[in-house]
Amino acid sequence: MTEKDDLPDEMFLTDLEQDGRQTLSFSRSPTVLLNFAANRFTRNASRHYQNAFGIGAMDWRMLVSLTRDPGSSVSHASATIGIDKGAVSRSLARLEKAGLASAQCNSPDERRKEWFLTDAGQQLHDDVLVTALERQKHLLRGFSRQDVAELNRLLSKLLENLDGSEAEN
Amino acid sequence: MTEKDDLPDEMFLTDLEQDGRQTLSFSRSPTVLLNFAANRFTRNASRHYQNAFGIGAMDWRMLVSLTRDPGSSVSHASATIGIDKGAVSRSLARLEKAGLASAQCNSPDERRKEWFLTDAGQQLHDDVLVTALERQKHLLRGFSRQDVAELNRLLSKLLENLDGSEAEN
DNA sequence: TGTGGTATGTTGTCATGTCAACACGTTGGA
DNA sequence: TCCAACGTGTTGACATGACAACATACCACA
Repeated sequence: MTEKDDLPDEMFLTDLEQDGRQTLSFSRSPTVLLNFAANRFTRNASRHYQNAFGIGAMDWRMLVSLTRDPGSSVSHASATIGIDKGAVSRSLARLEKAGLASAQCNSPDERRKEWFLTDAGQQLHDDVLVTALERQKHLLRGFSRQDVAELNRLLSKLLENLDGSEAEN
Repeated sequence: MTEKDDLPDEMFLTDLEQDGRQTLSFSRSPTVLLNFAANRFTRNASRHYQNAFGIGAMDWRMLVSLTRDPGSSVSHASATIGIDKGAVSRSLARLEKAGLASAQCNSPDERRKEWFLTDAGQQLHDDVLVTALERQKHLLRGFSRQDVAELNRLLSKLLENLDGSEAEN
């Protein structure tokens, strides 16, 4: 256990006025703020994408993933983007059904499929990218470049700790 | 629209090696990192709380809310903690069923209920708080106090922008 | 006194992405 | 050659918390 693992409880607590007890401060607990911000943004974005493009945030992320790594398998995409393979599998099924992705079996391992975007999938990717960038910039109104870089650094550190949790459990 | 609303697209994009096209960089997009971190933490925590205490993360947040604001209505709790009133209503129903919260109708407005934790609810709150603090500190391994304060500041800013979105849409 | 608008709370529906179980193919060692 | 362990992909179950619709109570104004 690292020596820094000793942030004081006090910084996350708020005092109750009447009886000296304490409880969690939502405004000073990153986990609560994180959850609220993420949920509110993604569900909002997902609904918008569904209405405008017919796919949700999860499928949008798969479009991005296959744009970067054409020919990915479920396992590879799952490992690369850090999303559970069950969810990846389901998303690819939806994209295939919608004519946005297709699978090839080129491997000696007949279990393995390689996934590629169709032309329609690539076009949709380009269309959604414009909106996704706008929405993200809108979310980041009032942020400087340093703020964004710092936010990315802190969130990446959290993700490392979440991955590391598995190793320590 | 503020002048700062002009972070360049480039900072969120990554180039594709083969054909000069671009797509979203997951590692440089706060919205993606945010979502991954939040989901991974909360679902993990929720599952742990369910196993250890019989309530999920949502109900845990309601225990905190009623500890701070005994006598809250659904509407008030919803406004205070920023969670949709439907979810609040359902959570309170679960807590009531589990004997952890109870409602009183003290208002001239007979629609309105005031919610309080029972003794069992307060005890459970105290029990979960210990674990919640441990889990949050574990998540924040390697973070300095300044890091935590900065993360809270940036996440709060995001939440403000999300609230502001509604006003601007 | 009646009515339209608002408020309170409940319930339905939904996407996300986790964990788990399962079926089946692959691999390496006995 | 056989088999245990592992890998790949699929499917089930689930909690979260959003948006929406609804039922009913309340309020202010004509």
